[in-house]
Amino acid sequence: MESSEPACQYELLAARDALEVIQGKWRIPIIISLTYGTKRFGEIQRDIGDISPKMLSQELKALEANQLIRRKLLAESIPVSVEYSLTPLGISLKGLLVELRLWGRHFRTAMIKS
Amino acid sequence: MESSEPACQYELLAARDALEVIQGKWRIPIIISLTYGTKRFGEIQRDIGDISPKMLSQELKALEANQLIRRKLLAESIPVSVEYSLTPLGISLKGLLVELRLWGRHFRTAMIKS
DNA sequence: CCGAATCCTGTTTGATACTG
DNA sequence: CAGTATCAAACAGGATTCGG
Repeated sequence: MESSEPACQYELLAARDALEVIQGKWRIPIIISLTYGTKRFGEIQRDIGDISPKMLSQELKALEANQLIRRKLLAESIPVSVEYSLTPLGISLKGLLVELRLWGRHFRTAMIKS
Repeated sequence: MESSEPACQYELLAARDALEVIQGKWRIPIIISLTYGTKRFGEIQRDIGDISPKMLSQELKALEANQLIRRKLLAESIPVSVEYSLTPLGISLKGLLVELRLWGRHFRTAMIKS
């Protein structure tokens, strides 16, 4: 007694795999910021604008654990210097990010007209 | 004192427009289910498998309010009959959903190998 | 400058039971 | 069948303070 087409179930599984990693208010914005180059903690925070250091720290760790970004310690001295960049896996999100940007624009346009 | 490239800011805005609408644990799964055709409440629930009626009802309302899906009352009699389907705006998410599925697969493969 | 640690709050999500 | 009501749990997010 199947509840639906197998193709639908397959797509639902793949989507949920992806969502588990990139879901949340901040992860996509962080990744977008890093697609424009290697950045420091403060630079990412300024890009996004309204993220607290706590959330940024927390989400950077989660993204690093999932191997989407890489953390590089530049200098142990005070002040400390750290750099974040995308891994190949993070870079592979490019197609998704393009679609997201396109649809975001499309949605806003549609909302204005209606 | 600009904080980053304008292109980055532009992309961040568009992405956040999109995320506001499709974010959350259930919205994408619901939309995926409906890309496979018009469905009833119970059918969507069975497709997704582990969503409570409360959450499904709540998220369907949100998606309808954003004009991604359409609700059609088929019969007032008991039992009631209702159908949900994608609007053109909902259908326009297709490209994004394809990328999401592709990346979900890619991510899982990458995780297994590492 | 780059965070870590704590505390606190509101929202999201879920389990369960119930109704037209 | 298609939801609603209620209650409880989990989590996201913010404010503040602190340290290397």
